[in-house]
Order: sequence, then C-alpha cells, then structure tokens
Amino acid sequence: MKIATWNVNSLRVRLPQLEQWLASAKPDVLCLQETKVRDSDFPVAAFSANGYDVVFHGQPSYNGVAIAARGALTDVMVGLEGFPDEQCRTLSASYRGVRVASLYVPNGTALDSPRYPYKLEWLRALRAQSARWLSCYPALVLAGDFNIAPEDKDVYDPEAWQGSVLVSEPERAAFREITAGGFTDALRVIGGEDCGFSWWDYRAGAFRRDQGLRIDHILLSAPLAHVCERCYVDRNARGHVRPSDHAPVVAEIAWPSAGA
DNA sequence: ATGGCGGCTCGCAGCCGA
Repeated sequence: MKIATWNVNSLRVRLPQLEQWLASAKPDVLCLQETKVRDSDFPVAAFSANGYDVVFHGQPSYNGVAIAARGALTDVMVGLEGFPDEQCRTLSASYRGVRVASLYVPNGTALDSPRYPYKLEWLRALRAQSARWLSCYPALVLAGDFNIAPEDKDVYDPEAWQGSVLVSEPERAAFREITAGGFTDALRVIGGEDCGFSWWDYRAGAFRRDQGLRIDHILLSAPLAHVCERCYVDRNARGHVRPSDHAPVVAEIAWPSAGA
C-alpha cells in the first residue's frame, strides 16, 4: 500500500497537476491539506474519474483537508474530540484495515502571536486523540503538514531559523510526545538521513538552492512501521510549473492494497 | 534584508502562509 500526503496550497489551482500525479504515482491513499475549498465546491468528479473515493472537510480561503483512496473510505471522522475548532484541519477515515488521519497543524505565525498557544493546544489535543485512535486502530497513520521541523537537520539554516515558529522547542517537544506515544517518523527513520526537505519558500529561489524545511510527516504506528519498505519526498512535484510550495511525502508499506 | 512569492476574498489591498 502506498500512502502519501501533500499540502497542495489550493486544490483548485493544483487540480490539473494533482490529477497527473495520481495517474503517475498511483498512491492507494492520499492525504491533502490546504485545499482552500468549501465542501459544496469540492471537485469530487476529478477524483472519481481517476478511480478514487474522496472525503473532505473544507472552508473558503484557508485550511481544508481531504483523503482520497482507491476504494471505499469508511468511518469518517471530522476534527479532534474535545477540541472544538472552527478551522478545518483534521479528517480521518479507514481504508482496508488502516486508519488514516489527514492533518494540517496550525502554523503558529510567530512565538508572540496568539496563534502560537493555539498551535500548542492543538498539538496537545492531537496527542490525546492519537492515543485514543491507537487504542481502537492498531494500524494508524498520522499524515500531514505538521508545521514542525523536528530537528535542526530538518532546517536548511538552523541559525537563521533559531527562535522562530516551526523550530521552537515547545513545538518540537510536542512532536516528540506524539511520536513517543507509539509512532515512527517514517521519512526520517525509513527514508534515512538524506531524506531531504518537504517545503521550500516560493521566494528567493529557495527550491533551486534547496533551502527548505522538513515539516510534512508520515507517522506510522508499530504494525505499519514494521512493514514500511520505503519513504521519500517526491521532489519532482515541487519543480513543476506553478507548484505547491510543499512536495508530496510517500510511504510504501507491505500491506494488502486494492490491487493485491 | 521580514522582503522576496503565491493564494485567497462580497477582491483591486490586506490577510496568511512557513
């Protein structure tokens, strides 16, 4: 089973290249973030035409998450329990025995912004939710844009980023607490030391200079981590004309998929 | 160098992102 996550930064704008990517990469499951489209406008037909079931939770302008799969998605759940959130950032569903969560963690804006404590509270709620999920879904994937670079090696210029949102110690501690609950950071552990970055700023030729961050993650519970064969960033997508600023992260897992 | 780019909106300027 091939599971991917991609922050598309507007599904409307990226739909043609997303369809191309589905046709070439052929993921079994794709988690999307920053769809920026209200549910009534979601392009369901583009997914079904390519053989994908899709569930979504969106709003205009900001945020928005979705999950597409080559077969039926069931037991769809919106949001995090006990954490009412008007921002559309969390969607989860089951596919062939795997529970998949598509997550768009708040950015935080800056350490002195009101959005920063919101981010930390959101992460606390995710940690509690991931423990609950794990107790009923042993095969669990937390995939998405975490807006956290877990270590300095996930940052092209750690000194320049010091003291900034995405790299601050409280965020990194929150990330470690989530993984310590029973998850493997697949890109780092299975993808290896040279797994690279997943996001590059649109400005200043950041992608060309490989000045990026690793902030998109696939966290696998133990039954999936044990059979994960590959995990990598598909950098080609970032080099596309009019790209998203994020590239897809892909995990290949020895788990029965639709074609098996 | 806090801007640079890009996407969004009851748009044409200001917001948010990372």
